[in-house]
Amino acid sequence: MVIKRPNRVTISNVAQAAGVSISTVSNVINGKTAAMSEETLARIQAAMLELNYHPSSVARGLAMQRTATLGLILTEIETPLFLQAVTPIEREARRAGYSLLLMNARNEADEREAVRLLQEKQVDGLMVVSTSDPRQNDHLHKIQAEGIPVALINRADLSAEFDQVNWDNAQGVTLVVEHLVRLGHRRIAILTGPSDRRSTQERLQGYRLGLAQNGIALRETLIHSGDYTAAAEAWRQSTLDLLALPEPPTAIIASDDIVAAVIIRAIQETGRKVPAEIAVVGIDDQPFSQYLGLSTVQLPVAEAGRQAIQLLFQRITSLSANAQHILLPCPLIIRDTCGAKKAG
Amino acid sequence: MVIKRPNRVTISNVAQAAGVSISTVSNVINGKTAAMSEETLARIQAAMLELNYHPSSVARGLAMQRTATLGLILTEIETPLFLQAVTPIEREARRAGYSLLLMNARNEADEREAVRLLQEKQVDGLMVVSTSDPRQNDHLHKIQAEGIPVALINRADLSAEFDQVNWDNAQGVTLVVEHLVRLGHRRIAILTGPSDRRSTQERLQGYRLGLAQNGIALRETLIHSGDYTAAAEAWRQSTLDLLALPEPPTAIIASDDIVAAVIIRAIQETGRKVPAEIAVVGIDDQPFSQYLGLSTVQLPVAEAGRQAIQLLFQRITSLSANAQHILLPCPLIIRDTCGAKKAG
DNA sequence: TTGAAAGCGTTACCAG
DNA sequence: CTGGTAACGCTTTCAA
Repeated sequence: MVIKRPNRVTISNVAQAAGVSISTVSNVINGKTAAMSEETLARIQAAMLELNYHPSSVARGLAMQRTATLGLILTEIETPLFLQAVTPIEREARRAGYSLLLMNARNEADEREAVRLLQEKQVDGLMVVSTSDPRQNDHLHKIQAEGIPVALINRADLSAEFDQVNWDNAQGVTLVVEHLVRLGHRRIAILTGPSDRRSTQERLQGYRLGLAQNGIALRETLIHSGDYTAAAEAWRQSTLDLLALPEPPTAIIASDDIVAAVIIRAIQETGRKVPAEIAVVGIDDQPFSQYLGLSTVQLPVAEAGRQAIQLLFQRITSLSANAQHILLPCPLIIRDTCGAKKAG
Repeated sequence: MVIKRPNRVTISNVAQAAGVSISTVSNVINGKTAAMSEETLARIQAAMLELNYHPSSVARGLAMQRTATLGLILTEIETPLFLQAVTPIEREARRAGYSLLLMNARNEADEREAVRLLQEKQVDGLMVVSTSDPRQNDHLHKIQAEGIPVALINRADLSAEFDQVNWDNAQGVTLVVEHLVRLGHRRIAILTGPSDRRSTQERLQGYRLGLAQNGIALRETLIHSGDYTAAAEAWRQSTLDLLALPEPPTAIIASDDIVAAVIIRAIQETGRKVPAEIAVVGIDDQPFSQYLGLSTVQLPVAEAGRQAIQLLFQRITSLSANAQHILLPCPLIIRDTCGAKKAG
């Protein structure tokens, strides 16, 4: 189990072994094999195999000033939701011959450091997947100004500087409200996340719009705003409070699927049935949701990742193109807990 | 929104601007600033700032033959469970000054290619987080033999070649059985994954051991083996079948937490109560499980990641050390669905 | 078609 | 303490 650190086999070793020049080997590596005698090609390939040669991306990167590496910064890597973007991004990157340097950015300082590191690593491009916490963007402007294009996912930067893909939180909630109204609900409650989050504001906006479009007056008592990260107990209590209202809601929209699960438990705890007596709709469409039969708003995170990396590729090949903004719709996934299946 | 590709600011530009030699600037970059006049140091730092200089990791990597980059290969990146390893790995890597190159390996061919790419990128070390599908390891042996140490997480390679961290699936299930027996259960069913998976075999082994230790005869009718990836319908049906038995189980162990959620729904569907009439225990401890009050076996994935990267660091600094195998215990997380809280 | 040599941006060694 | 300079492994003109 001793690991030696053998001397690296280099292109010149191969050249020597094959009795050709370095440039010729280089051409083989880069597939410029069109105008080459079959025999030399074979000889070189044999030598590479024989010596177990692996070209060095590092040396190549230095020579070409291009690393074939992309940076991916995630804020809150632990949120399974945002990880959904990683799969398609990794796939597309690899397909296009790029590798992915992954960095987590728990906070602003972290993010700045990540950007600096990625710049030193000379990535060819950078993607940032954000939670909807407000953050500064000056470091992103700077790295882009220095030649490394940046694509944003879910950061909703208002400037036109960056390629970016977002999803339409407001529209998603409006969809839910409309669906619930169509099912006959008039008293629709909503539990939202921290009010300084963009996503919270957008969702409330969508909620209001949905009600307004259906001529339903807004009742402040039906809006509970709280902290996502609060213990489940807070959500449970919010639910019980809502149920104790003189005119309790007949439907509840949760700030995410986990909250929805907690709400459902709390409802069942009081002996009420979901969805027969109260409908519940989540937001997220997490992997477990389909197994719980949870109706929910799907956030197209994977699709956003896919489109973002495409934007980035375009930008890498054409640095001076205009930045594009893509806004993805959020589909409503109808399962059991909204009651549509029975009602239908 | 035009991005220029400016000429790179190099160490020699800085040297020139500061009126010193390249080596001196290099020393500053590398913190070898002890024996240097305050004034030159200040001048150099000013120049770096002024020119907005960023050292090139690529050039440094070439010169030092060390990239400060680690490879991380995930099999099935989409499984939230295994992603739990990424957070601590990324944190520890960054703390130690390393970056992380992430690759997904959907299958063997993919994995081989990933290893090859990482070798070309000249990573200083490599971690592989596996599902428990059986896989070949020859490519891992090879890259390690060429000087890039490899640490395995959940691959349970039997050879002594690799540093590796695993968790004890068998022990986890034995723990569950013992706990259930202590609560008075004698007819304990188990739903397992595909029988060719190592984890399935280990869990069944733990199940048998748990029963044996308590003098309970094994009933084949209480063991349902199936495909994880099957539709929820299959699990639901398995559950209903179990309940329809002349002597139905009073407790069910699920192959993972999502399956447990489905089982619980199926049970409730028949009008039975969990855990009052039937106890259910999952395996995984997924993020949502605590919100469902699901009792479950925790798989210490994050801890495994943490320990694996430490092993890798040790090995990087001392290539010829003996490979270490770490086997982590799986704690039983007692929440609501096993009935312990009421019974207690 | 193939070969020689000049970079690419750093580090590290060896003189002064 | 600082400065020259030879690597590091590859790409890319430019000649032959």
